[in-house]
Amino acid sequence: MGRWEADAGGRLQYAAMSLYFERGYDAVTVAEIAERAGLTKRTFFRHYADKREVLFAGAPAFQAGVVAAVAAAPVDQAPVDTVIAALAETGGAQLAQYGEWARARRDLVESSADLRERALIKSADLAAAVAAALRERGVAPGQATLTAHAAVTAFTVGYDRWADGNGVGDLPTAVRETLADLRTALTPG
Amino acid sequence: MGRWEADAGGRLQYAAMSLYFERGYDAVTVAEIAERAGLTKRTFFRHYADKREVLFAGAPAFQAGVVAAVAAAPVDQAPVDTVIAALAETGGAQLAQYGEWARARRDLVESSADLRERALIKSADLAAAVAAALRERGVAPGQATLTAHAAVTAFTVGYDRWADGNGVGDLPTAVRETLADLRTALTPG
DNA sequence: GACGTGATGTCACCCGGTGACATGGGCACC
DNA sequence: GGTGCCCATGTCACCGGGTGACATCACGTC
Repeated sequence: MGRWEADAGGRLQYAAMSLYFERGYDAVTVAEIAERAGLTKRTFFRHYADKREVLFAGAPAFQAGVVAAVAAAPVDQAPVDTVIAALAETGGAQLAQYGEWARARRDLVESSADLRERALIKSADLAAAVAAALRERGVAPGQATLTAHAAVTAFTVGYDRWADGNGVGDLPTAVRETLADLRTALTPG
Repeated sequence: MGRWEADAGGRLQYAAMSLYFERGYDAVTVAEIAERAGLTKRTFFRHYADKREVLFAGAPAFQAGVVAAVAAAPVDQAPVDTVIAALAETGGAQLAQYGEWARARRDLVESSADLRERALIKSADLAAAVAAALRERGVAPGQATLTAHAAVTAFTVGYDRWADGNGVGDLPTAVRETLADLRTALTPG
C-alpha cells in the first residue's frame, strides 16, 4: 500500500469535517471536500456512500464493539443491564476520548435535518443489532427488541447529556444515570 | 377553490402511493408521479417538500392530535400513562382505520433506507413534541424527554405488531400491551 | 520486462430539488 | 360587466448529489 498519498479515506474525512464546521453542512459541496483532500468527487463516493456518511465513519466499529460485548457478557444479569454495560463501556472506550469535539459534532448533526435522519438510522440499526445479539443469547424476540430500544435510548440521551457538559465527567456514569431515570419515568403511577 | 382539477395534493399522493407500490420507491421518479396526477414536477414540490414526504402526509395531524390529548389529560396519573393513552387513542382514531393498508405501507417504508430515515425522524419529532407538552404540564425536563421517548417506542413497536397481524385486533390494546412488555424489559434483574 | 491488480481520474449522465418568471382562471370591487 | 388582483400552476434553467463505464497509472509479481 502507499502508492498514492496514503489514507485517502482519512483525508476525505478530515477535509469534510473541517469544511462542515467552517461553513455548515449545507454550504459544502462534495467536489470541494474532494478538492481539499487532493482527490476527485468520484473518489469521495468510493470511500463514503454519501455526503452524510463521512460523519459516521466510526459507527460500524462501535456497533461491532457493542455486539461483541453483549455476546461476551455473563448471563447472570437482566438483559437491559447487559446491554447498558456494553454500551457504556464501548462508548467510554471509543467515543469518550473525543471530549469537547463531541459537542461540536453533536451541534453540527443537530443543525441539519439530513444529518439528524442519518444519526437516527444509525441508532436504529444499533438497536436492531443489539436485539439480534440478545436473541442469540436466548432472550425472547419481543423482549429483545424492547430491551435494545430502551437501552439505546438511555445511551443516546445519556451521551447527549454528557456532550452538553463538553465531555467533562464520565460517559459510562452518565449513561447509567440516564437508565435509572428511564426506569423512574416508566414506574406506574 | 376548484379552478383547476380539484385536490391536487390528494391526486399527487394517490399517484405516488400507487407507483411506489407498483414498482418500488426507488424505481419511481417525481416526474412520473406528477404526470400520472396530471401535473408537473414543479407542482409536486409545491405540495410536498420531497419525494419521501408524500408518504407521511398524515403525520402533522397525528402529532397535533397526540399533543392535544396530552394537554387535555387529567393530571392524576403517571406521565407515561398519559402519553400512552394519548398515543393509543389518537392512533386508534386516525391510523387504525387503514387496517390492512398499514402492513403494505410499513413494508414499503422498510424497503427503502431513505424512507426508514424519514419514518424515524417523524417519530423523533413526535417524541420531542410530546416531551414539550409534558414540560408544559410541569414534568421535569429530563423526565419529560425520557418519558416521551419510551412511550413513542412502545407505540411504534406496538403499531408494528398490530400491522404484522394485518390490522386485526385493537391498536390501543396492542400499544398498552407493548408498554407492559417494555416495563418488564426494564425491570432490574 | 510483460502482466495483473487496484486505487484513482475522466466523462457523461440521471434525478431530486429550487429560483425566477410567465400564464391564466376565478374573485372582489367598482 | 369590465378591471385588476390573487394564487395555483406551468416553463425553463440551473445546481448538486450520486452512478456507470472506461481510461490511467503505480506497484508487485513472475
